[in-house]
Amino acid sequence: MTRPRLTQQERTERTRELLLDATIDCLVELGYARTSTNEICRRAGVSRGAQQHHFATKAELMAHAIEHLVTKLLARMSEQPPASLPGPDRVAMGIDLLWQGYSGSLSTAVMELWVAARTDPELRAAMHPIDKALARRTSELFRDMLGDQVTPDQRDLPLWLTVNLIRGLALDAMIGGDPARQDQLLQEWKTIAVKTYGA
Amino acid sequence: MTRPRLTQQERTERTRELLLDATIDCLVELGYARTSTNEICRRAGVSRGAQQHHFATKAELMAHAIEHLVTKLLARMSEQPPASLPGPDRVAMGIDLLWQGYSGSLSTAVMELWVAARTDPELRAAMHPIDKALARRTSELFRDMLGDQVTPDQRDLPLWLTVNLIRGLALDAMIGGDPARQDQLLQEWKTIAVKTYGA
DNA sequence: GAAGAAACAATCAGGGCTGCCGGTAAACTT
DNA sequence: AAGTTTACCGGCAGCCCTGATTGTTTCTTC
Repeated sequence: MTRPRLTQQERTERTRELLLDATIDCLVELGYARTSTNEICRRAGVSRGAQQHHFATKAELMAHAIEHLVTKLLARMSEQPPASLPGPDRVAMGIDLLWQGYSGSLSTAVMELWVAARTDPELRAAMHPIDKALARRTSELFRDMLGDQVTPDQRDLPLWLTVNLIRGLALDAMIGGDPARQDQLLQEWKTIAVKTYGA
Repeated sequence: MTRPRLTQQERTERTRELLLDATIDCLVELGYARTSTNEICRRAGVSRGAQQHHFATKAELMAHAIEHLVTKLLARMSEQPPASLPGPDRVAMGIDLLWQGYSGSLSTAVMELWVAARTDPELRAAMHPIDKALARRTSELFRDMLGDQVTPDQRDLPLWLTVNLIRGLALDAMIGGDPARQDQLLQEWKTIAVKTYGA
């Protein structure tokens, strides 16, 4: 027969995961301002006592949610085969990869946290190292993808140009901009980038 | 002798302006989540009763704040002489103009409202027409600046590419990114844009 | 198997925020 | 000049949210 109840460690891990996932859900669906610990517990199917046992304060919960979020985001982006591709298509493919990574619901949650962190010192302190890690991993991912054929300067400039453009487009998508328009702009940028950087 | 009390219309106008300015102040300094009607009244030096008289609900106050904000933003951007400039420098100058318009504290307030509006239907409905107006005015500003030498397609694509990039950079600036880096990226984009679009 | 630790449940108190209401005085109207 | 409308004031009640506390069940360890 199966154990009627999981071991402590499994229970802990499961409950924490449930809470963090529910937190991200709330961020995406309700936004930071309307995300309450109550609602998080409700969605996670966990009592408020349990939540407090694992994450004493709301800020602590958020801080761990950020980490959880970026971990998921990086995992999703690393799924793609980072094989060093040949030809100028590398650039276009890299842009598509970034678009996949830096848009969508996970990125929406990150955006909520960023904006909230601007005026919340505690949250800001928690986010800072994680942001840096995300930036470093993204850069590494591209180094692996493009190979060592290009110098760091030739790589980072287009990379961050693309990331910032995509963040602008993701913002536009968040507030209900026209997806076709976003795509059109991304295509245009791809054309330009290939012409400019696609040696 | 001066009138001991202003006329009703003057009083109304003054109080509403005080409230709307205070609202924007709060958005920039505290963020949407921590902006309370209490704090707005405190900063405006207005009683809560007066605030409620002019804007019955918080959402109504925010909706008017958006309009106030975009009006200010457009005014600031229109200050620049929209003279039709010659040469390829037009493009570079246009990018600078957009950077001035779409970054800074006013843009921060807009960002707060956008993110809040994503999950607040009422706010969203209030913002939508104003966003469209901002987009149209921006486009018109550029038509005046570039003259009719370029077709709408040649104009709008680089325009919105630039705007979205700048929004990404503004977001980066909001959360404490390196200003030098932002400038470097903007310069790079300027170079590319001039080469691509600066006929 | 008994004691202690850990996970979880349920409820409470404190605090802030929003919206509403009755009241006052000045400005407009006729 | 009386009446009406408008701007404004300050307090109150209801709501939700957060953090704390106490009690219960289950696992671990000796």
